[in-house]
Amino acid sequence: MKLDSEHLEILAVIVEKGGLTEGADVLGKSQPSVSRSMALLEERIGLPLFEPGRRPLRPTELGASLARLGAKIRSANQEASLLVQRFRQGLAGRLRVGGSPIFMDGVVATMVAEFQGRHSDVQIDQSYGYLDQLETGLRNGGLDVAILPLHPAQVPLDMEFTPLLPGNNVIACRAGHPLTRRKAITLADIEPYAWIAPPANSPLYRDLQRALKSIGQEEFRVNFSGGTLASMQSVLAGSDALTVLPYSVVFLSRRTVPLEVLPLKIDHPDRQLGFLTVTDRQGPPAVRQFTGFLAAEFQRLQARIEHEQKLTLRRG
Amino acid sequence: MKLDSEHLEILAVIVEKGGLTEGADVLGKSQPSVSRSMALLEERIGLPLFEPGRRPLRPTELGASLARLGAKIRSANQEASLLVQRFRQGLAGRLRVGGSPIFMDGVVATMVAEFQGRHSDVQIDQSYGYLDQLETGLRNGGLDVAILPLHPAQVPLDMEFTPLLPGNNVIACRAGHPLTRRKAITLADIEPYAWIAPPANSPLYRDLQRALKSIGQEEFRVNFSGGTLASMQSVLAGSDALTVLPYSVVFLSRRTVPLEVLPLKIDHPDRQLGFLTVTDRQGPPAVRQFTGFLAAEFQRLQARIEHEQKLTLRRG
DNA sequence: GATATAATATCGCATTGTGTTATGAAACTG
DNA sequence: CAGTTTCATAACACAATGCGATATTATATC
Repeated sequence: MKLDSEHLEILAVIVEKGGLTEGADVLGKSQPSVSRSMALLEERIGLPLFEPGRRPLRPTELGASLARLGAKIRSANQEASLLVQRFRQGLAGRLRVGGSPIFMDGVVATMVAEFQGRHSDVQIDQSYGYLDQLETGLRNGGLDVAILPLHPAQVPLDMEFTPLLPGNNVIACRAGHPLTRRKAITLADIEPYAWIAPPANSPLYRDLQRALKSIGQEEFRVNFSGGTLASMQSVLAGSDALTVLPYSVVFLSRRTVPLEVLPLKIDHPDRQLGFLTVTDRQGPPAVRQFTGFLAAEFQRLQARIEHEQKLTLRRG
Repeated sequence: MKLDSEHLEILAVIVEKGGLTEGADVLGKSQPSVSRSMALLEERIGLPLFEPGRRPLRPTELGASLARLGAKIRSANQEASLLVQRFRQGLAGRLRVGGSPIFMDGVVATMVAEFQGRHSDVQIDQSYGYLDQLETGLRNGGLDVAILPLHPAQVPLDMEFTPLLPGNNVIACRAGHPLTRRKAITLADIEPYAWIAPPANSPLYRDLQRALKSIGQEEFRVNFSGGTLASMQSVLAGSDALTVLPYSVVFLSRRTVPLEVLPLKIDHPDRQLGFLTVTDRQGPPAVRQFTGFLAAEFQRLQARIEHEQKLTLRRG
């Protein structure tokens, strides 16, 4: 025999509040309504839930025991309501975020901690990929947001792209690298040094090729490739090798890894770092929270970058 | 916003069983019914509970979380059903039993342990009193059963009395008492010994008076009175004093206290030990269990007593 | 990629449960 | 023994739930 959970919850409130009338008030129902609910429950159980002929209704032993279970049910139900609320506001749930590896590791990941500090119940599943994979991921629902550098013309028709930062690349080396002591750097200066290359199929690798071509260096020697940002940083810091990285990545990396940017103008790819979502699919509400958060955070980052650049210019 | 606990329970089953159809089976409902319930829940929440366009229905993150809470609710509900069942069968609950002190301590209490071994969830509240108090206790609902020696004419009109044992009293003393060595005992033999008296307002005290009067001894010396059975037993075992007790009490006490019965015929009060309940009020179902148990247990006790008496006669 | 199959959604209709207000009965209070 | 409080009942509207029949749509199979 299945009891009605609603009835048990009502019973719990009545017992807790010490009376049917007050219980009805707390429940936001009319007194006759809860009275009838209890009558129904009693009828089904076939045993009295309340001592007969007591005016502030007092539960029998059975009534009190069932009330305890009703309270359990009630608290679970309330927890469910809260969960839904937080979900609605994007304060709970799971978020599947994909993006280009270097950028995710170097910039986005540093912001995730902060985001989770504010929205502790949002679980973030991070994955890596380039445009093609991210696009299909978004389409088949395997991803909620993609974060990557993109040219306006590359944005698929069914998707929306929100730029966050210019995709400026720079040539980076370890702090204290011989080249950093020079005021101006020529092609001949950098020619002897080996390069750390991002994965060969990554846009960043093509950026590297293009950048070097733009300053006239068609050939370059690669002494490390295929690693994630963490590896690149280690090799970079421990050798005199050079690499190409988004400026934002270098900027944030410097908090933990001693890197410097070579004062050498290279071609910037005409791309913006930003996030990509499917138009007309809002996904879990946490997406809005997260993208909103990212937008604000990147604005702060850009401001910090510009501030620093001003200082550098003044000094330089 | 209050969610429907029933909906959450359904959700839990669907998620657990991995599909709506199977879930409906387990719940004993039709597939359309649970489908609509889920549609309603989703509509109220305003967020998808299941991944869209997946045929064996798969829950979203929110759906899975809510299902966990639904499972909680479901288990509490099932526990409630079980509780009701056990209550119905008298296997759970609380029982308020009152009775005359000596008899409760000496006989009934030894049976309570056994009863609780079989019906572990029945809590027994024992209290002491004589006819008047027990009667009012039964009437105002403070007691479920009373156990006491009663004359048929004393049974109140609105109550029912079920006899369990004849209320035979005997004169008891410690084992090894000087009187036990005699074959026949006369009034003169017992005259020197002091008496342990039950509380002055107890029927047993009046029995003592009557018994001694019946064998011709109008006066008697009391050296201990007012104690419960435990005290009486201690004094009895540690001295040469005598007392009057129901035979059943002496019989059971001998398992732990070395007592003997003096072979002296005394007047038996015309009373039966038994239990008293209010007619037309069945009280908690555990009452039936308990009274039924007592009846069986007393039958066994009586058989043991009769067996012993046969042995004694044969030996004597 | 057409087709078969299984899983889910929707429809129409009867039944049950829930909510309300109005009102009666019973128990507590002073 | 009033007056008050507390609960039960009646009558009605409406929402939810039950069902079978049937349409729709992923997935599996060839």
